Amino acid sequence: MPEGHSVHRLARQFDDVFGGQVLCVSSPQGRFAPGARLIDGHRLVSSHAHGKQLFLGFENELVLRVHLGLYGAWSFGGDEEFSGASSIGAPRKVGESEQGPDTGEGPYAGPPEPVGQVRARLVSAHGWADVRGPSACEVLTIEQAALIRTKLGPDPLTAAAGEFEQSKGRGTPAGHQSAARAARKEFVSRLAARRTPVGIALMDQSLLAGVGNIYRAETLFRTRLDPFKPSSKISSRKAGVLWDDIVAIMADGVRDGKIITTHPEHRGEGPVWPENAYYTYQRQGRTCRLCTGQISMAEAAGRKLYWCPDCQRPARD
DNA sequence: CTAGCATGATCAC
DNA sequence: TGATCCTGCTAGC
Repeated sequence: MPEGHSVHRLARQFDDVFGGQVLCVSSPQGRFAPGARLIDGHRLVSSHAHGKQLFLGFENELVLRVHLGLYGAWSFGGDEEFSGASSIGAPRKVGESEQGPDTGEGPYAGPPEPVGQVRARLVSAHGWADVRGPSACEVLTIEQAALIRTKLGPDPLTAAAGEFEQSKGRGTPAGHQSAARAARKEFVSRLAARRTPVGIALMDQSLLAGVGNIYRAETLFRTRLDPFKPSSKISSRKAGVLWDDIVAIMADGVRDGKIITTHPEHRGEGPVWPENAYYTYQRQGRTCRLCTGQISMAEAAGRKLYWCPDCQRPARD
């Protein structure tokens, strides 16, 4: 599934293309038909990402919550009013990123016939959005949506989202800075309270929201942390460094629309994307970009974990 | 053609 | 820990 950076781009995309507009909402597949009826014909008034979840607020005080899970993806299309990336979701092959816009042939004549299992379709005067394969797609009250968000940890992209809010004339710089500081502090404090390995902790959305398998592997390498080190044994200084690194690489992800974590001086021959994008993710058995050792891979809590045993030594910190 | 896999998460035992 | 949700691409018959 897309990690947090993709969902933040999605939130921005919805705001840009559908914000303030009345939407026709349907469920071509049928499974979302009851929910679609609740918001069909209502105006989209807010679009927000928290971790990997997207919250679309409608004028009738209902909220559409979408979590793409492992397979979900959104696709967009429409007339020239539609700009930017038009397919955001689960990659189908290694290194896949967002697809170009579907502008169709000739004048825009409405959305195409649904392809595959389209759970929900949103349509405005200028374009459409389809979501397929989400693990969650439901309509909630504002209170229900807020309750779900209280169960999520701080989102490293809160600060980056703040820049976006400012560009839209909302919020204040000081407010965002203090919110970003609070998020950092909360992460450091929550991490110290856990005995689970840091490599497991980073995947827990109640600790911090938005990090997935790629960002986990990459930030642990960049900060030279042993994935198996108990979270509570990491110093608060180091935990802060870890948070700052996550913020940096995820903000880059929002900017670029893909995950690139390598520094230029550590890249080999060939294009940056995708073969030079990562330090450890899916590089098991290959030579580390920084030392002469090999990248390792192990299954941990049902997910594949990648790391360099030499660069991320247990005794390093 | 089919089995296997994927940047998730929840539920049951 | 393992099954399950659920979609589509890919490697391998």
